[in-house]
Amino acid sequence: MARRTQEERSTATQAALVGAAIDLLVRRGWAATTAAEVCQQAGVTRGALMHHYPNLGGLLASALDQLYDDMLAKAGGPADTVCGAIDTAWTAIGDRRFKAVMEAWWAAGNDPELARQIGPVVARFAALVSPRNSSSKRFRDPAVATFLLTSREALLGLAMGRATSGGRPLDHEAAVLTALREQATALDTTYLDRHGARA
Amino acid sequence: MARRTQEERSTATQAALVGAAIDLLVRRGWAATTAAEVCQQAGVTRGALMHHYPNLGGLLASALDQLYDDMLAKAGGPADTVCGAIDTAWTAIGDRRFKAVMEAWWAAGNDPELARQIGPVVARFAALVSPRNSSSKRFRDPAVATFLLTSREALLGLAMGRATSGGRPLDHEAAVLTALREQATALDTTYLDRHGARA
DNA sequence: AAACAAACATTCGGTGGTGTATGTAACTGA
DNA sequence: TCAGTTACATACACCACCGAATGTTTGTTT
Repeated sequence: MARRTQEERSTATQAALVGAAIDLLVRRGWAATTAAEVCQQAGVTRGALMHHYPNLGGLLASALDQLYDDMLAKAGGPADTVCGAIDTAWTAIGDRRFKAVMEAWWAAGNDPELARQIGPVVARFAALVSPRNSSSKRFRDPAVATFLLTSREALLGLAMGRATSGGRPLDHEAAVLTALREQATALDTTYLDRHGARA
Repeated sequence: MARRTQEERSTATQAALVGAAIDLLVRRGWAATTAAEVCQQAGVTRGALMHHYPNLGGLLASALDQLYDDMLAKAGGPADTVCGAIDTAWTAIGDRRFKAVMEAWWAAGNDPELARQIGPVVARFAALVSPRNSSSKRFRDPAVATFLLTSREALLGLAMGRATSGGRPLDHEAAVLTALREQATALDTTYLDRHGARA
């Protein structure tokens, strides 16, 4: 790469910084995600970071933002079945990179100032994971809505279990997931039985 | 208190330190629970801390240990119904001081050295919250066991929601809890229907 | 009451973190 | 080609935290 344009250089280092930040958040947690560590892993100096971002928090906010976009794209459109909603939520929550979100989430919960900086992107993740973003009629059924909320909490619990176990899934993770999906399919079926005529 | 015995002095400051540590973990999180902060809140100097404990980690481990004992006492014996197991778990997980445990849990997950120091007490909490500590026959039913594991994750999710919202319960917390208890009672009932003859 | 031990308090050096200059190399437009 | 801008790198000042060492008060023992 004898001669690169300025924009190429910029985007390259920014991508390196963002990637290193997410990776560090996932592997070593919030506290270990220091400016020096991120830059070392990205192969740049701290000067580069401060050039592209106002401060470390700015980089992290941007990194989480990009992660959000990526996950939103992978999640696809809003699901129209209960089971689909579970799968969609788990697509995001079960992703190993979701730990970065939880780290930020947790840190922001303890630091109001930080909450102001990364609060918006964290809120977007909360919405992504929430079952609200669906317009399907069957989600208005109170039983369905409550089940989805409960499931969401369970999925978050599983993700937390992974995070506190070095990223390895808990032993019962698969069992819990299949149980949730079974319940979800049951709800989908009974809904069709009751309202199928309309469709 | 003109003249206190040495033991009285010791236990008093240790209690003050332990109380301040838990309170800080709950209110401000792991990172903010620094030796200086704990001592200031406890009304002693850092010298006192270092006198009674090998280091800050030692104090925190001891504090979590005492918290565990207290919660174990409050939890009572192992429950013998599914609904009782839910209630027992929520007695611990729903306690606002449980955030201190989660802070430690989370921090230890990111720091192997810390995990060695506070790993044992964290493991004890994991056991307290797990449905394993019951000898009731009905808990061997696979469906019941899976339900309990799923519920545990959901309860942890709720606790995490609280922690990341400044301690305030989520809007749907009550709905989730009643839903879980309803399911639990249903399981208890069907179990009695099937095996009631034996009792 | 004197000698000792325990319970603190104070001070110190070192480390690791951040953001801020300030210097240098790479690109770009005229 | 050269003047100007952008993209970095280096060096610096500063602050928070920890653990160790040392000093001081308070209780205990004989």
